[in-house]
Amino acid sequence: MKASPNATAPASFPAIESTIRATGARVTTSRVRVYALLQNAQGPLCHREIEQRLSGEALPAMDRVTLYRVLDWLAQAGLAHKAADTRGVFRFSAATSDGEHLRHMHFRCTACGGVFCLEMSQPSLPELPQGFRLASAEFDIRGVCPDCAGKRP
Amino acid sequence: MKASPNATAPASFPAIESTIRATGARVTTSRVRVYALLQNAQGPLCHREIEQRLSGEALPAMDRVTLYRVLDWLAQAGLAHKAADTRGVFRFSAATSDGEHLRHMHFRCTACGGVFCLEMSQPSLPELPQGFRLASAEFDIRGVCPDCAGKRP
DNA sequence: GAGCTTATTGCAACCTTGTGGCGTTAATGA
DNA sequence: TCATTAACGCCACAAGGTTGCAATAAGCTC
Ligand SMILES: [Mn+2]
Ligand SMILES: [Mn+2]
Ligand SMILES: [Zn+2]
Ligand SMILES: [Zn+2]
Repeated sequence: MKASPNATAPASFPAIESTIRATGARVTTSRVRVYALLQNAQGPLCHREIEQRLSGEALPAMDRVTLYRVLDWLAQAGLAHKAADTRGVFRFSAATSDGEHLRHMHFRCTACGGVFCLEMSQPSLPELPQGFRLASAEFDIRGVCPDCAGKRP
Repeated sequence: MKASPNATAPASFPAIESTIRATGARVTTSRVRVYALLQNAQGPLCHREIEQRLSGEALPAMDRVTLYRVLDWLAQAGLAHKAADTRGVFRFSAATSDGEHLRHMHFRCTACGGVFCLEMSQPSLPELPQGFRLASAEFDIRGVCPDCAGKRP
């Protein structure tokens, strides 16, 4: 067992475009860039991290607000997952077609907010009381990641 | 099985005072009020909810910042749990001496951020990869609570 | 490919949650 | 009761996120 990089294949550019087009919405450069970036990421990224990586791309920087909107659009369209990290900051990850992220566990660092995929499948779902509508279940393990543990042992 | 009120007994005022005193820090009215409030709460509360409940208490309202500091102090002292809800807002709950909250599951509403204790014990902990330091594990079930489901079916 | 329509973008202002600094107050111990 | 200093109140500020609206550029029709 180990902390794994996303098992997702790098996903070609045309593939990304057609995935976006399939939702019925417009294929914009912002959407393509961000979705591609999430596909190639090791784990869920926050707005700031994405902004930084985009700024290293030499393409014209996209607006802060546009990035927020693109991310929320991806989530709402079902192409990305959105979830608050331990520090209360939202992180986004590409939603693989097979829903892989929903089936394994995650380690969430309480120091840096980082999320790490663990190659362990989740326990099965329990039944819920009347009136509750299940959306998803996540077994989150909290603690300090190797990186942060190294800085202040 | 049901969504339960906290199984914690209401905890007398002198008991609360002595618990705080036992930490070595000063017993202030702010700390006593907030800790007592958390003890009697049905589930984890956010800053805003706590502020509202305190304002209904006829005692002089405590400052916004003081409340933040009291809450963080309670968490740091081990008397409360602090965790971000689905909307990225921190919620606090009294840490029972037997660590009850750490052993059962929680339902987290993606609409209002509410947290509900479920009377189901958690699956056992897996082992972690090298370098990761475990702090706690939580099996979080996400979805929409009965209240929010009622508002927009 | 040019022109039309309207979904997206960029920008500015604003909101909410949470922090840091500092003088004042009040809990504790003598 | 008095002295010490941890906590508090108040102010300004930071970070993450949202709203409104005019300007831009996808997608469609021709
Ligand atoms: Mn994952
Ligand atoms: Mn925030
Ligand atoms: Zn970390
Ligand atoms: Zn709800």
